[in-house]
Amino acid sequence: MRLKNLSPQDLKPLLLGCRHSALISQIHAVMVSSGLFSSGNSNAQLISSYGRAGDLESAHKVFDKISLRRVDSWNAMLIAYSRNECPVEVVNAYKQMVFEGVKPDSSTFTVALKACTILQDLEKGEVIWEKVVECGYENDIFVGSSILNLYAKCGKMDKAAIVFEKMQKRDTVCWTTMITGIVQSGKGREAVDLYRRMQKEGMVSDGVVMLGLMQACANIADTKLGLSVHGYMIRRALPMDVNMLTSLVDMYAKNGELDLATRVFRKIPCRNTVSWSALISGFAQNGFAVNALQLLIEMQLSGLTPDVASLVSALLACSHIGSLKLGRSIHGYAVRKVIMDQVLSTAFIDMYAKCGLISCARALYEHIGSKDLICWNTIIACYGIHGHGREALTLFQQMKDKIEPDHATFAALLSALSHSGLVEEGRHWFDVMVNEYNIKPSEKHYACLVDLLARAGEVEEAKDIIICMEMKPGLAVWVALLSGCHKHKKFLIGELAANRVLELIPENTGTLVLVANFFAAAKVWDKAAAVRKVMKKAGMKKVPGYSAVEVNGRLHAFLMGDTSHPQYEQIIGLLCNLENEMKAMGYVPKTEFVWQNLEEEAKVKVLCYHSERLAIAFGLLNTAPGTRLLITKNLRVCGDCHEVTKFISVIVKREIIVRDVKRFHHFKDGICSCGDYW
DNA sequence: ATAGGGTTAG
Repeated sequence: MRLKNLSPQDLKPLLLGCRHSALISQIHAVMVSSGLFSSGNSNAQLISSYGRAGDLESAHKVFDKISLRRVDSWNAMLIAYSRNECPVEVVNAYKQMVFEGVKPDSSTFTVALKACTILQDLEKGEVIWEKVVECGYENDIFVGSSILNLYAKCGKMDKAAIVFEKMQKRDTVCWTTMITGIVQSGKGREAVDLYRRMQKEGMVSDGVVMLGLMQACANIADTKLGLSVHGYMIRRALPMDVNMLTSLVDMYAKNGELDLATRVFRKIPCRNTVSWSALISGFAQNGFAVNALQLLIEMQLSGLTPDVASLVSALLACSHIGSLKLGRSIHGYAVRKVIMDQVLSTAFIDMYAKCGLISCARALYEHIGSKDLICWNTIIACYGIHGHGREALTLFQQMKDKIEPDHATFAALLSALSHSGLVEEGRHWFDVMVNEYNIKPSEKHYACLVDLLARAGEVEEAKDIIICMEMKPGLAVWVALLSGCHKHKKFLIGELAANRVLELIPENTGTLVLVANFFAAAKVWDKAAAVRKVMKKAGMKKVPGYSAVEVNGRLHAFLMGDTSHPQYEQIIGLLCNLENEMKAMGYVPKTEFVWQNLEEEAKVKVLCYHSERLAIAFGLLNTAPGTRLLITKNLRVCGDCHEVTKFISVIVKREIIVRDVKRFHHFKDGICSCGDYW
C-alpha cells in the first residue's frame, strides 16, 4: 500500500507505532502535502515519534518550525530529550519554556524532575518544585513520585518523607519509591515498616516493590522475612524474570544462605553478568574465596565476559586468601578487556596490599588521576595494616587538603596509628576528628583509641575514655582494654574489663579464650576455670587455626598440628633442623603462648606445630631459594611464632610475610616491619 | 479528546 493513498485518520496510528526515522519522514512529507498540518497537535506527534526513533535532529527541526509553541509541543520535545538520555537539554528546554511564558503541566514537571534526578541536581529540582506548587500540581501523583525519587536519589529521605506524608493520594509507585529510597539509605528495618503500612492501606504489591523489600531483607540480614517474600512472590505468581531471581540470589547470598542462593541461581534460565556477580560476591564476602574464583571461571566458560562488578568481587576473594597469582591474572585480564574505573582500581590497590605488595598498591594508587574518598581510605588502611603508621599519616595530611575525610578515614587512620604505637598522634587526631571535622565518634573509633592507648600501656586513660563514652560501651572497646591489660599485666583494670566482657556474652571463642588467659595470668584461677567451663558447656570449639601459603599458584592450607599432609615428614624434619639452628642463635621457646595446661616439654611441641610454621616450612621446601613467601593466617600470630619467623628469615635468607587476621608482619634479615609492636 | 510522564537487580 502506498502512503499517499492513506487517509489522515490512518496516518496517525501509523506514526504512533513507528520507530524508524526514514518512515516517519515519509509520513511527515505526506502530511505536509495533504495539508494536515494546520490541524492541532500533529507537530507534537511528529516530535514524539522522531524522539522515539532516536532522531533528535529531525525532532528539533519540527519543533523549530512551530510558530506558536504550546505545552504539548514543549512536552513532546522534553520527552524526546529525556528518552535519548539528554537531561541537560531537558532542563534547558524547561527553563526556556518557562521563560517564554508557557505554563507547564503535569508531564512537563515529571520529565523535568526526572532530569534533575539523573543530574543529582537537588537545587534545580527544588526550584522546579516551587513552580509545581505555583501551578497547582503538588497533588499530582506522577509529579509527586518524581519529587520523591529526586529526594531519594539525593539522599534526602527526611525531605521525601515530608512530601510523602502530605500527599493526598498515593499509588504503588509512590510507596515503592519511598520504600526503595529508605532501603538504599541503609534503613532496612524502616523500609519493612513502611511496607507493612502500605499493605494495611490495601495497596497491591507488584514485582518492583518486592525488589525493594528483598534489598531490605539483605540489609537487615533477615532470612526469615526473605523467605516469606520469596514465598509471597510464588503464591501471587508474580513474573519471575532475571532481575527478580537475581535479587533473590543477592538477598540469600548477603544473608550467608549460600545454598539457597546457589539453588535459585541454578534455576535462572538466562543468567547475565549481574546474576553471576551477585553469587560471586556472596561467596567472596562470606569468606569462600575459592568458590568465588571458581564461579568466575565458570562464568567465563558459560560465554559471559566478567565486567567491573564481577571482577571486584573476585578481587575481594583474592585479597581474602592472599592469592597474588590469581589477583595478578585478573589484573592482566582487566587491563586487556575492561575499562578500569575508580572502583576497580581501588579493588586492585586493596588486593596488592593484602597480598603483601604494598609497593605495587602504591604504584597503582599513584596512577589514578582523581582519587575519590574510598580510594584514599583504602590506601591509608593499607599502610595501616602493614604497620606503616607514619606513611598513613602523611597520606592523610595530603588527603585532607583535597577532599573531606569521613568516619571511615579516621577509623583507618586511628587503627594505623595504633598498630605503629603512635600514641601522641592518635590522641591528637581523635580530637581533631571530633572538634574540627565534627564527626561523632562511633564505637569503632573508640575501640581504636582504646586499643591505641591500652596497647601502649596507658590503661588508666583508656578506661577513663570508655567510662566517658556517650553511648553504652560495647564488646569491642572492653576487649581492646582487656587485651592491653593482658599484655601489660595490669590486673586491676583488666579484671574490670574482663567482667564487662563476660556480661556482654561474647560469642567469639577467641574473646573467651582471651578472658580465660587473662584470669589465668592474673592467677584468678576460679574465674579462669569458670570461663573454660562455660565454653565447654556451650559446646564452643576453638576456631581451628589455619595458615595458607601459595606455591606455584596453588593455595596450600595447614591446620594446627596437621599430620595429614603428604610432605608431613619433610616439613617436621625441616622445622626440627631450623629449631636446632635457632637455639644455637639464642632462641628460647616462649611457652607462655600456650594456653593449654600441659607439661613444659609438651608446650614446646604444641608451639612447633602451629599452622604458620607448617606453612612456612612447606613454602621453603617447594619454592626456589630466595623466593618471598606470603602466609595468610585466620587468627593472630602468636608471640613465639613471631620470634621464630624472625630467626628463620635470617637462616634461610628469605623475606617472609605473614598476614594475620589484623595486620601484616614483614620479616626480613631477622627484623619484623612491626618492630615487635602489635 | 488521548497518550504520556514517575518506581526496577551485582
